[in-house]
Amino acid sequence: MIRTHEAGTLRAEHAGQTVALAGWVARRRDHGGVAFLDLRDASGIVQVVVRDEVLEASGAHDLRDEYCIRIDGEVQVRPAGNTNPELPTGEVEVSVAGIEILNTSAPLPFPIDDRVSVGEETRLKYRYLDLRRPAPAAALRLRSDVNRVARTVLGDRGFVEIETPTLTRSTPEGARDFLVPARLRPGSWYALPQSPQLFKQLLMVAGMEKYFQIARCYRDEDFRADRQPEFTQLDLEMSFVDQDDVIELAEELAHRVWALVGHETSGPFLRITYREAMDRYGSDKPDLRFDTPLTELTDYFEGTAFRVFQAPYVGAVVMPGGAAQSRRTLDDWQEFAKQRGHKGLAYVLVGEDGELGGPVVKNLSEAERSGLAATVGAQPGDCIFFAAGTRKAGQSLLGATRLEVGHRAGLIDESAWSFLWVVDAPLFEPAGDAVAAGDVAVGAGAWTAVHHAFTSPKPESIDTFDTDPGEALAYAYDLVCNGNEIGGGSIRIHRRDIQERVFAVMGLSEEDAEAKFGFLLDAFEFGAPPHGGMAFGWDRICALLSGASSIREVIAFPKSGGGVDPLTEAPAPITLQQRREAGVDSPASAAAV
RNA sequence: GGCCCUGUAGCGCAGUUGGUUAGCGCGCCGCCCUGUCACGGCGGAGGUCGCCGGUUCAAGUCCGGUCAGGGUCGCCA
Repeated sequence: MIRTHEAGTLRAEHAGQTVALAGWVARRRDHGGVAFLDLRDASGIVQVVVRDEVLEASGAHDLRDEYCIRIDGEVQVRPAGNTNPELPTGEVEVSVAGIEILNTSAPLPFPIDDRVSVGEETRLKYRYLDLRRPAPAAALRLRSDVNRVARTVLGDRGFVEIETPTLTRSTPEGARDFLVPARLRPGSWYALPQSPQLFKQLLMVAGMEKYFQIARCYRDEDFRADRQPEFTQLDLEMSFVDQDDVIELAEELAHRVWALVGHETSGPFLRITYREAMDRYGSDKPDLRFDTPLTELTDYFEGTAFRVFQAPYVGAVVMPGGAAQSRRTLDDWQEFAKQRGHKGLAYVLVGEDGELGGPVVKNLSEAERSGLAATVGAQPGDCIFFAAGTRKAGQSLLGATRLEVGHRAGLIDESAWSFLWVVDAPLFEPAGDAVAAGDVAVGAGAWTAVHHAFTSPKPESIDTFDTDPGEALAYAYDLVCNGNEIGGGSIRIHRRDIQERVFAVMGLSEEDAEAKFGFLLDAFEFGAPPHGGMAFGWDRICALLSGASSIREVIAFPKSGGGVDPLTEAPAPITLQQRREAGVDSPASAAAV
């Protein structure tokens, strides 16, 4: 045994014990005649004191930061006045009898110290050093706790943890696949799964009834702060359930997981429909840590002379205190709107005296002006932002504006947790819809699934979803926390005929459907049970729980924006030999076109 | 793919209107120091100012391009 105790666990009650510790030199304070070392291991830090009688023999003067050492000595209560209340071990120190250097350390690229800020690129290149720091290490430990809690909750309820393939077949729909050449079948490729969706449905057909997996998923898309090419979902599926059953389970999981950070979620979460979410907050994942709803003004401006407001949708959102913004700041809002593909963001300032100001006012009639502040709920000193256009584009701009208002006006309680379900989303949306750009969708082209192709229409839409796809509602539910979609799921289609009708709406021919999803359609022939489930964005949930701004903080070895791992420098070129063996350049078979 | 920001010593940053030898803190190296705890003192080393090109008597600084990182919009069932 190399050590007898863990450094961070020593307390006054250990005084007098002879211990052996192993860890890293976190800091040294060498006074010449006596030297202090902070010895760090995974449990914490304890001060080690090397006194004159062993000082020279022990080699303590030669120690450097992050040398890996083993020491033995006696735990002693520190002399009066020398305790360190900052450390859990601050009552004691270990008086050293001997030091063994287990390994030396080269000078560090950056200090192992939470208080020192280090660029992310450097941190990730030396992630193994970054993770020696308490905060990054704590994030991974928290993630481990979150995993354990989920397994406990699901295990107690009889869920079966099942691994599904990561080498599978490419399916259309959804994101771009990562591809792996199949050496034994030149010209054919595996795809890495975007999610275990199809397999978990097959497991329901298989009668497993309750499945879960902490599943790695792969999508080859451009990255964002909240996105990685490989990411993790807590994936689950149940047979013989309806929407309420899945929601009940999800709330229990959230309750137990958030308890890890000392938060008690309360009661059943709020549920609002997709339509309400869009109308009231301009978002399908509204942040309800603050209210500030949108006001629809389409009727209010019916017959207006102001051409900008002669639109299918006009709406507004109020910024409390926003009338005090400088001209320059108001110009920034125009830029804000333009970046989102809109022409601008009209605004009206409500003066302290109630008089309306701003460039838009002169275009409004007397009647339009007089009732405006009251209609949108604006007080003197507020700013009213307007969007006009299609309902979708206008609400989307106002939703983004609402969020920005929340941040700028300090309306968001950063310590709060707001959970809600968004239900009854549309089943389909027009494919190639120029949605957020503000253009009216033209042409009766194919439809695409909002959630995914295996989501059941709600029972009331079953008969009509293919004759009126735009009105059909999905039997789906998204879990939203603080403006983040942290999970989503649906009741699935379990009948071949309905699945085929959904494919048809999406423009997938019978032959295509058979070729791509024949195995699923076949499975449905054999008494497939009704089933549904959901998947949680595990990285995002862990990031929220640990207070991190990026999911990179809760991933051991994350990739940078270009999809590069700064540590291994993957992806890397392959040799000609590898290339030949892999069959990368083999011609595609005719079937793949 | 579009837009915005950043790139100066190992790390974090400053660098004026374009002008002498590019600075500061931490770290690093050497010496000293018996109660420190982000110990302290003295001394020292360390730079292709991301890269390429241009303007200029003169470029870290201005212009064009490019690369890398971050953010954001598109995209991501």
